[in-house]
Amino acid sequence: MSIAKTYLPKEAEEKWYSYWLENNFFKSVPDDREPYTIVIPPPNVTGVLHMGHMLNNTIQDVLIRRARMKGKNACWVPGTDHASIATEAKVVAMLKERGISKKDLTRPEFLAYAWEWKEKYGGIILEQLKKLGASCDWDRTKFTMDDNLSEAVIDTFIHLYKKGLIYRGIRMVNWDPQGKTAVSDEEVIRKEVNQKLFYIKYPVAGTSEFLTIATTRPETIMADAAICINPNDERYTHLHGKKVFIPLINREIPVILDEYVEMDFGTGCLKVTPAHDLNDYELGQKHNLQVIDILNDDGTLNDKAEILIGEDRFAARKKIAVLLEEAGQLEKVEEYKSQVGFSERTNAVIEPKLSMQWFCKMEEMAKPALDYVLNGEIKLIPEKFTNTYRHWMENVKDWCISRQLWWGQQIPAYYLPNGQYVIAKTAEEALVQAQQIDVKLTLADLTQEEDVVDTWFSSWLWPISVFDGFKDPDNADINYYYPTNDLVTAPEILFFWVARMIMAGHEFKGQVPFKNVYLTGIVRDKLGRKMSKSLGNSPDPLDLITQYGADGVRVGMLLSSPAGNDLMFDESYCLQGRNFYNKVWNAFLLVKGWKVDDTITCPNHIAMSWFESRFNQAMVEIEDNFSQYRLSEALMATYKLVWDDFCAWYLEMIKPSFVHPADGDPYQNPIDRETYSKTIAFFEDILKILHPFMPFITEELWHDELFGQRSELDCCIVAQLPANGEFNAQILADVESVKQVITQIRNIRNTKQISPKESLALSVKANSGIDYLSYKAILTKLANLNELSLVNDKLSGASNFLVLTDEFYVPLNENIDVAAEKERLEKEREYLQGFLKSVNAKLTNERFMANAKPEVIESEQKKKADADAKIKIIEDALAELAN
RNA sequence: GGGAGCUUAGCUCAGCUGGUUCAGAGCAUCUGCCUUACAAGCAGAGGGUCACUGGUUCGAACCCAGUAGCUCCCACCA
Repeated sequence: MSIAKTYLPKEAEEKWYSYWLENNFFKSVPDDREPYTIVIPPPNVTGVLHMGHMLNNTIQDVLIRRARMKGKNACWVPGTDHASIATEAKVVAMLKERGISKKDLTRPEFLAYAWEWKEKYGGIILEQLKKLGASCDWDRTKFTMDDNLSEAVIDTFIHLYKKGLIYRGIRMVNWDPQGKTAVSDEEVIRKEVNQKLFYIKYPVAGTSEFLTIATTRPETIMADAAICINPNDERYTHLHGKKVFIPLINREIPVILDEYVEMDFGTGCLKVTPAHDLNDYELGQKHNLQVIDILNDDGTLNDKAEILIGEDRFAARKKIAVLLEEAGQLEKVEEYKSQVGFSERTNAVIEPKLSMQWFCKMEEMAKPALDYVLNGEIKLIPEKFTNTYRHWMENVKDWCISRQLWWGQQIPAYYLPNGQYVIAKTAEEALVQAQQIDVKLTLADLTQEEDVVDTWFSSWLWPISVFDGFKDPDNADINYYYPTNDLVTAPEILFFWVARMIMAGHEFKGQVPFKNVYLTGIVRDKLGRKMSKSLGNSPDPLDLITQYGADGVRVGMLLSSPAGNDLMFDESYCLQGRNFYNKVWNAFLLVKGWKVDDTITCPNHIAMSWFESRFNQAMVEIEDNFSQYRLSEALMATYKLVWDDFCAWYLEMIKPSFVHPADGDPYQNPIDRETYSKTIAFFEDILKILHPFMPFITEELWHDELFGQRSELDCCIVAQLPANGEFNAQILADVESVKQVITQIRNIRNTKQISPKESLALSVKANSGIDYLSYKAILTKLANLNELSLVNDKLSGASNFLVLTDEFYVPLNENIDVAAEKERLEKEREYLQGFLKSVNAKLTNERFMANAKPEVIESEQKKKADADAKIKIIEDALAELAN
């Protein structure tokens, strides 16, 4: 290994990742151990790695690696999602570039291109995950359109259909004119948009009067079926039973009455357009109105519109405003803010459209899925999402599962010439059913439904289907790994995906799919904006890895991500991560440079037993943080243990000193065998607890000869985390005081400008019972003392300070500045007296004494005693100064 | 319109059942240091009316009520 002052991650990352792969350390097969399973939220095949994936997968990898090191059989199943709409759009775009139009292709031809595209680009994101160090069992990589997974989709469709949970019907759906498909309610993102409210005048038949309506969508007037007014609206009583003409096309429509209309919105008149608005549709049903659909699938106007045929709806909107203006039928235009739905996948404005679709009933399935969360069988982390979840599950609507696309699982419905249909897994099976209706039918008479199912109708099966739990419901994998343990995903897809997986788990396995759901925050930039490609505010994760190393980026992601909160990502966290692994690297260099001398007896027992206690104490804290999924805090506790306790204190305590002979070169003293071995053992434990966060550097160091000869398979990734050990509270407390003493002396050096090289004498009047002499080695070394003595009386003329109730005196060559010293002491006395006053107030308060817990009273009494003692010491010092 | 959550140091956040190390951490800042592991570093220091106003209590960052600001989710007002 090359020894450099700065650790270079690049060289190690490729090397160790290949090494792990070659030795199958990520691989998992069922055995006697306890399983720990995570299924990856499958990224879209169209995706490239973004910061959200970085966060998500760093968390999953930390959990997986830690479980592996706790002796569990850790299995992280990777894979990708076929993402019908997004992928089909990409493929269509690719074909367009090649001069091919989807319309000119048959379904199989198109699918051949789509698979070609998938094979070429679909694995990119998984390759990127490897750069992060993701320890997935790649042999298990699944794709939501793999044969078995697709088959599961078809089987479950049939199962639900037979149960009466899937039906077909004409409904108002969310139409994505760009994807040319229906989408589910959850796939519609509502955003507030500045719009215009057009006031349009409809001539009233048989009069010269006009009736004015307000609308944001004037291009839909050609689809109007009526004008609706509130029957209680006295302004319009005279119009009851009248008819009006639609401007520009002069089609006559009735004026109808319904209390649905708000009298105080707009003009109090509502245009009713049943084909293009959900409410209008319902109103139309109620009043038996005609449904006139004027939009093509791509959002352009069709011939039913009579005018502006072929124009896109937004172009038509502008033009129609001009036409109305010219016709004198546009009364006014107002600025108006309203909610507009956008397609989650294509970002196109959603048009409500009446169409024939397949739906999945949700209510029955939602009930048990809600119970799992409410009764704690599934824990949402953070807990606050439970409320959101409940709200959604209690108000869930039927799920539109058909998509007018080719890329996906084709719905297993087969239509007979008469329009009836049968549901069957294959055409042959369908024919058998069809022949019960009409014996003369042949295969040629059947046509399969063109539509595919919603992508989420396949991914909701993911935790089961990745283990082949449908085709082979009793196989070893599904029995061993299911239910999985933790699911780590973004809160944005709580309903899309998490809720539905829970439903599917119950419906198809009678069990929860996972026990804990860790909902990560959304990655935002420093200004709090969501990171997105369109804003251009997202750094390229791979660039970050190049710059800071995968370990640095992993640490950076976690440091900026307290559980469940959105995180304001800032590159400086990655810098902190990089600095951290560099610190570890340098600690390693220090230890590696030591020479051992077997003849020296160990002077470091106190330091070693202190660090051991400190380490064990930290282990408890880290475990506690992990158990609450506070990864960021677990990391911080580890960070402080390593940087502060191990590097800044422990290594400094035991580090052999340098000798500067009068003649000759300086040299470093050797270290004794016992300290050396123990320190290496500590270091090895530190590598273990760091490994889940920083897998590359820890693996790199693990194999250095400093830690002895290792066999090929003895590596950090599968090392077992140190068992919990005892810690000695007394020594931990004592060392805290010793550290304070050292800090105080350094402080004196700082303020008096005494060089760290100049050694000092320290006298202690120990009142607290701490045996400072037993810490002599540490004190002498870290405070650079030439003498440590216990005294019974205060030392006059020396610089002094208090730690607990112990008095410390450092004789200096200079004279004490009496005035300054007096001021310092008086200030401290004043503070202590104030403190004492508040303590006394409690202790003399009868109700406090009567109500407070005994241990609280006891602690207050101790505070009082300490403060009393300190004040007495200070007063003595002041009295002496006065002399 | 309904629901949830947040507001603590310059920044990002901890702070559990009210009292024990209740005012904390990391980063940033300031002051000294190139002290033979590390300047990607070392030593030391400063920094907060716990959003605001009331209430409950012997005692409130913590419980209650109200106010202000921010965020998210859900919802068909044209």
